[in-house]
Amino acid sequence: MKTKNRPPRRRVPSQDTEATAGERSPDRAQQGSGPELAKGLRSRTARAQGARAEAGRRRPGPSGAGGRRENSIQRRLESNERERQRMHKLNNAFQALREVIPHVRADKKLSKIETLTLAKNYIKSLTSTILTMSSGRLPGLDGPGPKLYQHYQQQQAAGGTLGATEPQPEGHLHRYSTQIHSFREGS
DNA sequence: TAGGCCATCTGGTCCT
DNA sequence: AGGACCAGATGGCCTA
Repeated sequence: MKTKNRPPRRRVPSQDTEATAGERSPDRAQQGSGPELAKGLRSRTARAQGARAEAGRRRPGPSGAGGRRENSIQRRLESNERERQRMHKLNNAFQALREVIPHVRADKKLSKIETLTLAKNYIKSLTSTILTMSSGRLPGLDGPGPKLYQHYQQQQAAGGTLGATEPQPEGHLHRYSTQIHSFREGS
C-alpha cells in the first residue's frame, strides 16, 4: 500500500457544461465496468452511458434558445456545487472516522477503503471484548451479559452485521490487530 | 511509466 | 419540482 500524505488538492473546476463525459474520450466511455455488470447493475449503467453519449452529441441550438440554455447551465453549476459540498461533508465524516480508529503509523493517512475496513474490524473487536467481559462477569444470570451474547448469536445466525463467517469473537480481535499492521507495514 | 487514490463533473434515479 | 443520492467517466497527483 502506498503512502498518501499529500496536501489536499482542489481540482480546478472546469465548468465546461458543454464537454460531457461522452465527448471527452469515447474509447474510455465505452469501456463499461465489469464488476458493476456482474452485480446486476447493467441496466442502470447502460442507460447512464447512453444518456452520456447522447449528451455528448448534443450541440448548442440556434441562437433563439440561448436563454433556456443559460438557465440549464446555471442549474447544472448549482448542482455541481451541491455535489461538491456533499462530497466534502462525506470526506469530513471519513476524517472524523480516521481520528477515532487507532492504527499503526499514525503519520500516514488511511485511504477511504482502509478506513472503512479498519473501522468494521475495530467495531467487531470491541464487540467481542464487551461480550467477553460481560459474559464472564455474569455467568448464567439474567443480566446484560447473557442478553448481549444472545443478541450476538442471533446476529450470527441471521448472517447479520457482525459477520457470519467469524463465529468466534476472538477472531475479530485477531483480524483487527493483524490488519492494522498489514495496512501500513511494508508500504 | 503504471497503478492507486482522489476530486470533480455529469445524468439518472429516488425521496420529500 | 427540486434536492439528495448514486455511479460512471475523466484527469491530476503521487509513489514504486
